[in-house]
Amino acid sequence: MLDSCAMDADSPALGRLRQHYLFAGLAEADFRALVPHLTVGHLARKEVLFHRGDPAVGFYYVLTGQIELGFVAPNGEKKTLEVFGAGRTFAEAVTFMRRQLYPVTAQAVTDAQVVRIPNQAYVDLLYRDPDACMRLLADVCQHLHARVIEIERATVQNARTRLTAFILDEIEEVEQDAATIELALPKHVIASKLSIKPETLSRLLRVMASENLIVLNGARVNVPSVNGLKKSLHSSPA
Amino acid sequence: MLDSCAMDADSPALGRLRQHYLFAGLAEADFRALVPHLTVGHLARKEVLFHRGDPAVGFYYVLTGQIELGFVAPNGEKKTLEVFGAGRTFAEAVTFMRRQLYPVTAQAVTDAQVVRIPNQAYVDLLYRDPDACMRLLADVCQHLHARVIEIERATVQNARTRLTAFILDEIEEVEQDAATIELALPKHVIASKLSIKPETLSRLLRVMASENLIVLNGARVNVPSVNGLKKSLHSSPA
DNA sequence: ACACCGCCTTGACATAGGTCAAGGACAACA
DNA sequence: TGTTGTCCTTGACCTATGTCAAGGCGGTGT
Repeated sequence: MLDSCAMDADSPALGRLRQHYLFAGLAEADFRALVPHLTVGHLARKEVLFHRGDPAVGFYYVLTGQIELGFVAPNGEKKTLEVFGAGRTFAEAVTFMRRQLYPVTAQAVTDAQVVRIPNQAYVDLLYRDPDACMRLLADVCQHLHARVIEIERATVQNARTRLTAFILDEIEEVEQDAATIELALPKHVIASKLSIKPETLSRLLRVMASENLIVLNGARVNVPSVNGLKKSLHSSPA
Repeated sequence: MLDSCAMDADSPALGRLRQHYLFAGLAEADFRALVPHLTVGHLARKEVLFHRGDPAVGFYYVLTGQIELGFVAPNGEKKTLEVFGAGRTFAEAVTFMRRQLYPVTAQAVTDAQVVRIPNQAYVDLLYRDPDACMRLLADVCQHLHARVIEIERATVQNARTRLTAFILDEIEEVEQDAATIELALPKHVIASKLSIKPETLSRLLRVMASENLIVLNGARVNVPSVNGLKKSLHSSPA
């Protein structure tokens, strides 16, 4: 985030931020009061926004690009927790953690633009607006739920089941039981999200293709039968 | 929870609940208003308090005993997420999840008594008390952080590192670099928390004992050198 | 005192997934 | 058009951890 500058009060970005559920419900006056505190940052691909352990100055809204949250093991191995695209916020929960340190590292997967919302400004606002408080609670609890599901996947499911679940999650529209998804992320990032090695991902995809559960076509994956794919979860349950 | 009854307004259990950080800050009137909604439940060992997928009626405070939160894989395998002992609350986040369904199963590890706090009663209260809202946010974010750490452990650390981290976490007081911990849970539950099989836990403990990092004595584990144990994390980092 | 029953341990063996190493397919760029 | 770098794939092999099976040990009820 080499350059980071205050936001124009009439920036179109502001309108987009306003539509996010954490801001949409705010009174106009409250939102306006927040604006002068916001800053926009530009990140080059692979640039780190913050490291795990950095003091948490605020949370972020993604305007463009993708930001990856994850951590690195002492041995240098990297694990991606989640990737946030345009229109999503991240790190909002850190505001309320005892030690105000980011627990994960945020790195740009692609060139990206983010808006930073300083913690204090938002907390002030929450004190005035119980509804905003409730929405944030819902938001954080949603994240918590997502993490619980991830733990379940990482611990009681095998790699193939996780991959199948991932593909099913990615499906947006189904037409006559068929669907096509576009992998919006490099495969090694997907592998990391699934806690497997790229080699394993590659092999699993090939196996599933050989079973006609999916059709591979570069970054495009075709699922000829969504129900068939779902059923394949039961045949190899572990 | 075969019998579950309203709480006596002068029950000593009430005083203990009042000291929990989610209740300690409440105005006396607010707390009193809550009391008639509370119920106490008695659970026999292994009894299930709620199943994953049950509608979430409320959250719980543990008076006595231990309650385990976890899930079962389709193949019957069980994974323990966390165990809550006396004085802790659990499932408070479910209140704010979109679908109000418990995402995990709660089961008594030992005979136990719990207080149920109905969702609606508590939410009403939050609307009146922004500070209570903040405390709940802090609480939920703490859980979120704990889950992130657990994901890290489950994915980038190996079984031995997880066990070492667990032992270090359990240490309460250190005297001249030595400590003794009491395993408050059956070993198979510890194994499940660490996402390993009981056999593996048993073997790892034996190996660590043979390296003089720990001394085993039934449910008591002695750590002759806490720093030595910490250092052992670096020598086998993966 | 005995038999039973969880729970834990131990050994022999199996395997999912990781590691290492060698290309291959593109895209960016000169 | 060649060069380079990034990502992906594939094969051969390895290992941490799981699985299966057989006791052992301590508590409880009769």
